[in-house]
Amino acid sequence: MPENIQLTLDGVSTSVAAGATGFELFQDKKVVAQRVNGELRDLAHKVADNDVVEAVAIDSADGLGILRHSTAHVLAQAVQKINPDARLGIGPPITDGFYYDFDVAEPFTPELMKTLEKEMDRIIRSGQRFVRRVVSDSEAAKELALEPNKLELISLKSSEHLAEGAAEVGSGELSIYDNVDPQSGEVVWKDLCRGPHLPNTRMIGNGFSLTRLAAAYWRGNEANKQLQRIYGTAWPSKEELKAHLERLEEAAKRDHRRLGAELDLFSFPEEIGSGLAVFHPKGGVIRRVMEDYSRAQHEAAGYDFVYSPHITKSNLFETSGHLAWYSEGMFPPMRLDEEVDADGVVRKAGQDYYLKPMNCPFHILIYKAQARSYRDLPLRMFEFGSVYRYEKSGVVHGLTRVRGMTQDDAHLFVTQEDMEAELTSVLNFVLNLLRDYGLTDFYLELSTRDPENEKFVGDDAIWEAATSTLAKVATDSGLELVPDPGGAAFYGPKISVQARDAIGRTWQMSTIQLDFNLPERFDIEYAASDGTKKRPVMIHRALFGSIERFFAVLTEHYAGHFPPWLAPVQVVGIPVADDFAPYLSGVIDQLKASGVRATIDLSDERMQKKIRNHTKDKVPFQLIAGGDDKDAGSVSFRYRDGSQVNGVKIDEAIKLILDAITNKEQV
RNA sequence: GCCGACCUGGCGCAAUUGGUAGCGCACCGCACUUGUAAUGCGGGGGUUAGGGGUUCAAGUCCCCUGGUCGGCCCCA
Repeated sequence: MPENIQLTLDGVSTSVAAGATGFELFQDKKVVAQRVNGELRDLAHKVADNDVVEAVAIDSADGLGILRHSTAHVLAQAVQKINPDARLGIGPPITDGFYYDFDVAEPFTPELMKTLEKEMDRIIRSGQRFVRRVVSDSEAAKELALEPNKLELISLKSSEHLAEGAAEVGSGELSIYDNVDPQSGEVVWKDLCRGPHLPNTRMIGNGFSLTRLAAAYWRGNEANKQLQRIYGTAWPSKEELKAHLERLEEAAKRDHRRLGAELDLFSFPEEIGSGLAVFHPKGGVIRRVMEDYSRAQHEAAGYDFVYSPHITKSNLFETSGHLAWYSEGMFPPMRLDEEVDADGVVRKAGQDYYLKPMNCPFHILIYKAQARSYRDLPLRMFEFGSVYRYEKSGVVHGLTRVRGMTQDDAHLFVTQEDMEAELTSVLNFVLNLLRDYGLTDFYLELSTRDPENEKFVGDDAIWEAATSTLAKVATDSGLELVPDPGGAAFYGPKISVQARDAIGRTWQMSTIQLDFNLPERFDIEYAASDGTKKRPVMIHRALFGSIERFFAVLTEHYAGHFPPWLAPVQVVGIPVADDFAPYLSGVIDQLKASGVRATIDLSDERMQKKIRNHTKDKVPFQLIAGGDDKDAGSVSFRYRDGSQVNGVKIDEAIKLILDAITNKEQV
């Protein structure tokens, strides 16, 4: 046996003693694991000749995952210490943290969280070692006889269907991690786990916190029992934990539900019902400006404006297939015109009317209103269409998940030959419009069909053509393209535009979706140049998704600091004293005459208080004028961030404001 | 829909072991007239989400309904 082996260690060829582990290879305390030939391993793992080994630091993406995974184990140990009857579910790391699921008789209480944190802290301080041990299926089954969920995972190990639980059993050999007390050498706890883990619990330190309690279905299936889930977060240091909590606070400040109330933009009166919003005057201004601009752009891009009612007889949604496929997402029908005699016998059958969950069938009927020729195509129908969806009570969420919403919905009818050109122009149209609203950081997702799955309708040739066209269009855009294989709807492939907001969160915005199903179901066609009848391709396209949702995204993106062109109040005048009100009113009147949403604050508050009020209202331009400005024929600007530009000549000030509005600048 | 928490004047919050509701902001009035984030004084406003129950007594305890929040499932 050779005394030394050759390694590639962090890219450098090195010779080390045979049987060396990561503990010998890495002196840096930040290294908590190693990547050996591409696989994450514990530091205790022995490297072999010719291995390629890299350090995994605790503050790397992999290192943070390991830290959080180990913290989840400590949580589970703490839970079982306090409640030995708690049975384990799964406990993986997630973005910024981890969770662990438990099967317990009584749900956890918020008070218990503090107790658990204390117990976790005790475990962490005791410096238990995480020791990996490979076991056979039968050994594991024997050792974990008291953990039925783990046994289920073991039995599923070889199955194709194991989505969740991969962190526990992985795909290869099974392993159990023993938590070993360093004083006594005793195994104090153990868990089925693929690993890797930190060398010991002490490395978790004090940068962890339990964050929330929730229920979760076992293996993510609604038909299964519900487990109690505890979420937590873990960071290499207390400071990083604090920074993380501050980021959450920043996100909470941007929450559109909070800003909607603070800025008096919209509300959800309980009297109306869950998920049904009303827009107040200030929110109404923003929404109207958003819509008006969208209309103007659509008009310039060759869209026709159409309108359709909110309700329809059931046969329309029978033809479209919505009632067969999505009826549980629709409001129940209204039965009209039914006549029943005294004995309850129906004398005259009624009609079921439904609130519409989608606009497309209506637009198809408009298409069908006349015989179409290839000369009519592409036909682009656009509507701000109000739709109603019966969202489950637990999922409604501010303006992002509602039961009544308005889609900026368009349906494009094109020949197959024109499909590529149309898709290219519609993608560019969508991206440019989103940029005008201030979102600039995008990536695309291409959802394609799973050839194995038979749910997809339409023949192979058109799927192939459409998918390659979408892929080409997406690639040509130069944006990052994320494939989503199997993610297509049954009726066609789609591109969705994902936008990153000011604090890096991504939102699914626009979708461009091909549909091979509805043209078939409604039997729409056009006369081709050779006189034959052909089926047009149909493209669904929503840009905002829904106006309500887009409104929410913009509110959070701007943190309520809407750029002047969208701001409900663009300019407020603040005279230093009443004597200067007439002078400043003259300026405000000029702005109003130019179409600017400007007011003057003539209340008898002190000017400092007025500045405070309008800063809190996030008015982009505060114009202040006193004796100095009056004498000089100028005004002074104060902006939302507290900065000021004093003594700006009136003409210049007006031009500056108008330019900012026209150019959609942020100030 | 499921699990848990919660719902007090427009908004944010208080109310000892159950003993018939307070504060700040906002609002209204009066005074003050001030150069870049809160002038002072006074006033009005709540059958504690709605309904039912326990109790001598319920904002506090129990049940039902509605709504909100955090998750799960879902999101055409």
